[in-house]
Amino acid sequence: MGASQRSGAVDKRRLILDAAITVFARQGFHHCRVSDVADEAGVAYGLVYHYFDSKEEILNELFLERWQIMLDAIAEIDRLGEVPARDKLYMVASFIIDSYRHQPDLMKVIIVEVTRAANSFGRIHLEKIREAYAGIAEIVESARREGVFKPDISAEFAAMCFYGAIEQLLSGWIFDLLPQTEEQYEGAKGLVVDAICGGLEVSKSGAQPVSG
Amino acid sequence: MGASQRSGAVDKRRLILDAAITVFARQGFHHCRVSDVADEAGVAYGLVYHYFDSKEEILNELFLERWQIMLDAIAEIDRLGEVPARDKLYMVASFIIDSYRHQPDLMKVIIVEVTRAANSFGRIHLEKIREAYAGIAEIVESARREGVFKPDISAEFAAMCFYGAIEQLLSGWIFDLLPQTEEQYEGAKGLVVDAICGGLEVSKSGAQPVSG
DNA sequence: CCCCGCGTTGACTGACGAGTCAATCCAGTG
DNA sequence: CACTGGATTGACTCGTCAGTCAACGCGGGG
Repeated sequence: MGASQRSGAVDKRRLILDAAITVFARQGFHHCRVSDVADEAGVAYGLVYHYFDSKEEILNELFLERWQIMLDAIAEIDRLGEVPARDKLYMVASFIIDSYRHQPDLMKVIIVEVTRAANSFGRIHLEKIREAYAGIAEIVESARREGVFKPDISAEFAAMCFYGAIEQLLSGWIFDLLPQTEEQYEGAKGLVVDAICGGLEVSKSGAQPVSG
Repeated sequence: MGASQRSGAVDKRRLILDAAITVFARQGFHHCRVSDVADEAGVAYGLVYHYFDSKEEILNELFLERWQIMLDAIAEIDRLGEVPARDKLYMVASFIIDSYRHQPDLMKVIIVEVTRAANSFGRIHLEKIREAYAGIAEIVESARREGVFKPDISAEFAAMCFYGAIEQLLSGWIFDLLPQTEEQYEGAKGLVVDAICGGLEVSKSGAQPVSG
């Protein structure tokens, strides 16, 4: 794939994937037909099966493609030295929120059809999803070691709360429960981190001693 | 419905609803047949359509039934005077977590198939879901007025973070990403509240003046 | 010029499953 | 006992798609 198409020709595979994003986001994975995707892509029905084995494989591809980018981003943020945990978490929040801002349909599909679909489909990707939590937990964990974050809240637990809060925000936007403006997006980044870190950081009055 | 069955006879409608919980939780709403529900209930296929208009109506009923109980619980907690916001939020967290503890399958169905299913189905219930956020926001808002919670984080925003964190926990249990023991459930109640409130309450050192 | 083979087409099939319905059961009623 | 009407049954219908496949287009290579 990739360079296999004739010069000048559009990458039909990509075209189909993009069409799928639109259609899945609009109608939902279960409530759309493969022909809807083909139509949206302006491509014959059969061609979809030339590039993909099944309808699910398309969703699969969309998820893995995007999720990997996020995992890489988190890993890179993890790797930064010197930077305070709060700032790292801000970067993670920014990345996710910006992902939604730039590709709302894709993020909607990933969240609604994969991340939150415990049955059948989501199961396959649990490992990938777990990786994301682990990456975030990593950030929290090092902050705990440094005594910046409370020791009695486990890193995994904190990571779930943090990610959960962000995903809930995205859901709020997806469901039109929250206003969607550039300011909202920008503001949300700081607010989630404030809300969560304020609860994770040891209180400003009496700093906890670094044990060991 | 209710008292319409013959004396001594089981309430088949209830039987079907309970069977649906089991089947929807196990196979997912989209990946099960109505006959699966009928079989699980030990009832003829057609009887399902005697009590319900469609497969979706069953899910509908399950959601509304349970969600209303939660809304009532939140409303009642709202109404409590004297009690600090932190304690009220603890009560909300307790209620939701206990709901999962006692009826994991039902909560799984509600979360996976309704709450998080933005397309088609969930849309119908947005208003109900929004009510829950509003109830929680109410608690946060009064705490803000009293100067206990930071004024720069809006109540709606805080409510979403709080609810999001809890739902993520349930997801963690549903997906088997988090250990499920009585201690975990109990501990989680305090930890979510700690994590979130710590970030919402003004810092212990210099209390913020009540403006206005 | 003719073939090879990938890319492309879209009509078709086959399965599946939601919802229907005519028939049966049975408790109560007069 | 005859009759009524809700509860119950499960075989059947009928639309809907996911996935198949035979054929066609066309660029390139010999």
